[in-house]
Amino acid sequence: MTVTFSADSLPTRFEYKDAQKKWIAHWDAKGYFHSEPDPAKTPFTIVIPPPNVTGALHLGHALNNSLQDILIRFKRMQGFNALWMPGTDHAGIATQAVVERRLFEEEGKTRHDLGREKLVERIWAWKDAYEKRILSQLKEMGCSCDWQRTRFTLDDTCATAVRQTFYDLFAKKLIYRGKRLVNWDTFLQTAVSDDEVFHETVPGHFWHMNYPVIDPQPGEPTHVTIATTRPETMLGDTAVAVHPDPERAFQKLIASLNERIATASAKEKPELQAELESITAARDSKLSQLITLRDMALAGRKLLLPLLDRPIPLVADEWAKPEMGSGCVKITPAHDPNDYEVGQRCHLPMINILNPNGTMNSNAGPYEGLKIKQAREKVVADMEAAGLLGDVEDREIELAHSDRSKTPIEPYLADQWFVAMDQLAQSAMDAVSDGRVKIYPDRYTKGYLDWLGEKRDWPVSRQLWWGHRIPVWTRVFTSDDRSLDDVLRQVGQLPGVKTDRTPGPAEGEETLLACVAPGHEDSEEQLGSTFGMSQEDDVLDTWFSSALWPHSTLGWPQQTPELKYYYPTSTLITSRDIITLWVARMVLAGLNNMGEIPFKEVFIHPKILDGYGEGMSKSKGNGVDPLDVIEKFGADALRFGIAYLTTDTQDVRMPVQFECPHCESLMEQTKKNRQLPRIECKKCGKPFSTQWAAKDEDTALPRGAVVSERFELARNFCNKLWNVARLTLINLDGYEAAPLTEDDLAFEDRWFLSRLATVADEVTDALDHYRYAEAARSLYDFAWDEFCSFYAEMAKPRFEDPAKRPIVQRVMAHGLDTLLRLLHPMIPFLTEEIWSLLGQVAPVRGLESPSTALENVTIAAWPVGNAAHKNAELENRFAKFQAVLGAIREIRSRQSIPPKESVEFSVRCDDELVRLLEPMKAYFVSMAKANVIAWGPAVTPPETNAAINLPDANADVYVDLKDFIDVEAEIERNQKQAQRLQGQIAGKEKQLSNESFVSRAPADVVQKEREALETLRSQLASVEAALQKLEAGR
RNA sequence: GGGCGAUUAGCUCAGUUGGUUAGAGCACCUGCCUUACAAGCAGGGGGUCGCAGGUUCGAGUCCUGCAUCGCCCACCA
Repeated sequence: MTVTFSADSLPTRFEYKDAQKKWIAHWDAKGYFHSEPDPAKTPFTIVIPPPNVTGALHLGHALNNSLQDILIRFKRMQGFNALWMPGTDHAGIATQAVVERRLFEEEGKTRHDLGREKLVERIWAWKDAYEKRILSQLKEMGCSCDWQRTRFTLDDTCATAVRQTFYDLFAKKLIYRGKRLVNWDTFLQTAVSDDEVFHETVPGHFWHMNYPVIDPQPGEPTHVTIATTRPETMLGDTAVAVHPDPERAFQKLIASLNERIATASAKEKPELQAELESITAARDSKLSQLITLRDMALAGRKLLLPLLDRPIPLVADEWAKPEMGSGCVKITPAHDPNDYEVGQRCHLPMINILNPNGTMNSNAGPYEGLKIKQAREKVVADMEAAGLLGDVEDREIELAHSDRSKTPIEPYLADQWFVAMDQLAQSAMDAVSDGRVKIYPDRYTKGYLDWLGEKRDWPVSRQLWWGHRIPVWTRVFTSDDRSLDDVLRQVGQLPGVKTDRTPGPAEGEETLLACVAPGHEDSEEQLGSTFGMSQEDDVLDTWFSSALWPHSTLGWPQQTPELKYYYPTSTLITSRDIITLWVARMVLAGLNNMGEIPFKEVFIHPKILDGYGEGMSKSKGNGVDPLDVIEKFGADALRFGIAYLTTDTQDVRMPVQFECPHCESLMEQTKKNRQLPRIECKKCGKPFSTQWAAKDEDTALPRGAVVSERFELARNFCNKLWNVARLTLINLDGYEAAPLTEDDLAFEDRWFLSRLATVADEVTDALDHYRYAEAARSLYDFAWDEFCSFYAEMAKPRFEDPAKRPIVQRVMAHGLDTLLRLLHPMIPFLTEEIWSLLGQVAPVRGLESPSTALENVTIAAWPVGNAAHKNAELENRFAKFQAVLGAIREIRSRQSIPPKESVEFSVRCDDELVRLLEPMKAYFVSMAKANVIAWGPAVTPPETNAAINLPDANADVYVDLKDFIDVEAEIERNQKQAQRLQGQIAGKEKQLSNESFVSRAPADVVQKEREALETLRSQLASVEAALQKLEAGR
């Protein structure tokens, strides 16, 4: 069946909406993205960084996933058995917090009103909705994931992996329970990790308070002064510390300052000098008293904690910095991380004064039941009443806040589970140091190694309901209960159970711990009914399940064929902020569970920032929904735009605009308007709603999309491609496939094929090294400037020539075919659409041995540059033709010659260039409306002409002007040109007269400079000749 | 405080091992609705490459310092 395309049968713009829908369905129906283990092929595997089910995807996800899809499509075309494993993350705290917040806003209820089971049910419903949305967003972007394998970090497969991992670590004693100070979120009543804490400067006070000394001896102070920003914590004080050797401490400090001053820059010096003076002054005024206090501490003297009248010791510990404040510091081990350390060192009791909800508990005595803020006020008032309050300074305080609830964090002593990191971290460091895992760009390696190098134990328990519940059953044994050993022995004999013991909640108590492996429900049942044990309430940190993602998604702990075939995966593509949280933990978990790294390469991509250089986030209101971009520009433009911007050094700055839904005009998004629920269009004055719309009056308005003009380049490019395809298709009428030999090909064909081969290899190399922007730029420049502007333009007249038509049809079809393959990973929909159209008129394509193209470009083979086609010398010669053509066009434009009017031109050049230009005669007509009069070494310029000298081609181009339209313009231009040349000549002469340049620079460089100077001189000569003539004629 | 990165045209960004006159897109100016494309075509103007030193015959590129911006980590009674 023969198909013909005409200008009418194809629209002038690519209709991406229909095409996207069509090809998503087609690819799915064909099962192109499904992968099965196949020993005959080499696997290439990517696991998706699972997006949180907290909400919809934004532009950052679009970037992350576009890059993954470009890579996986590229590898699929290269013949790898490509698997892209999709899925989502349950994102413990984040998701529970979103659902809880809504529950409170919409129904005024807290999670405690609902209970664990009901709340978790609600979160599952939320997850189902957003997972669906996220997966459909990915599909609309064209992501070629193996959807049949979609996983969720909380599904049964992942749950089994989590439990098995926990069980193994428990058995190896790499997981343990202990009391630790945690960052307590009193609003969500949960511990949050350091990573989920942010610091904010808030105005506060610095209270000085006096603690009386019990029975002061002569020569001893009656009070010790301490200072604090959190006075209420004094209720939990169990000591006051003073430095064990204040004299030496001062000495050291002063010595180091002096050292710094000696090497400091002039700017830093005054600052350091001032510091030195203040420290010296502090030493002089405080030292003797500090020594007295130190002696008191060593003598075991005590202070009386005011308000509670509790005797507390004065202790000597280096944490007390003699130069700070009074030199003494109150110690509250249960509510401050540093004090906790002091408490450990000095064996101090730890007094917890807080309830989980942030109110004071019974340890706070008369303050029990008060909220922190109330307790603070009352403590200050009572201290003042007791005459023990000193100065109160205003002070900016860096206060820790929970990232989730935005409320202040309280350090809080709680039972937590930890993963011992020593061995695990070391294994993950080794994997990167010895190159088994490579991180691109390399500069991120240092951060990874530094972080792991600290080997801090990983707190993995969370006081939440949404997550993997810790698979440990516990029972507390009091000190007079002698049955522990017996129970421990019996429990340890249950199948799939490992036991451990740990100090109990109270002094003398002990807790029996029993960890159950997955699939041993009978044992779980027995632990409860027979042994009176109950399961831990806490769930695991979300990253615990994420850490297993590369192997849990492949079925581990079962030894599935998938696991054997696809693991380790090939590349992980992710963002830099989770290198430690996620990447490092995947490496150590993979090594622990599989004995093998999870991936060979990690590519860290840039972040998308808004026009102010700030990261995009929903809370700031500067986020962009990829679907808005897809709607306005098309998925291909989104993807190509992203690739074009993904350089390895720079983040992507992307100013965003609101698009008015009424008049489609764009309004810059500003820090002011990005938080508003409704905005009035500046152009048409009509209001529209934003993502913040909540009130009915706002939500009723049409929504204004948030987009960025930065996708226009890509959208325009796609349209350009569509149109050059349209040109090709329209002219393929009567196409017949046949082998082409070298002799069939014209100069321009060979030039084009040379460029095509070169670009194919450039793109392959760029993609292989994650240089997305470079690949995109190569393709953009080649497609637009060479394929469209030259090869396609030159094909036009040849299509009209029956002798040349079959040849150019074949080369053009082949060129388009290759270009589509190269572009496909970045621009899947448009290339697929054109591919299918091309297949209708030219199903059999290729140069030496044409063959029938596959049905879809998705499964087509990736092009390899044909080395025989590459010819740099030929490309150079073609550039000379381009230069001559360009000169004529420039003169035409300069002289405002109407485009419809023909001109005549001649070229002064050597015979070689004549041989080159002769066959190109017709192109000067079709591409510049210019007819050649003469070319060669002996050409005499036309009487009235405009001229351009082309140094690279060693030629002068003269356009014959019957009448000058603008003599003055021509003179002016020549004068300017002469001036520029004179400047350059002067520069070169100076350089060449520089003895040290001539003698020291490499000979070829000097020679090149000499030649350049000669060229410039001859260029100047011809410009001056032209000028003379022009001026004579005026 | 420690580390990493950035600073090139009005805007957003390229710029290879140091080597002629530093590029692109958008915006701007001139002329064109030329049968693939006005989301286009042909042409043009616009940059002392953040500042100051240094290495070199030669620096946007290498080194040092400074400034500004961003990110990460640590600390802050």
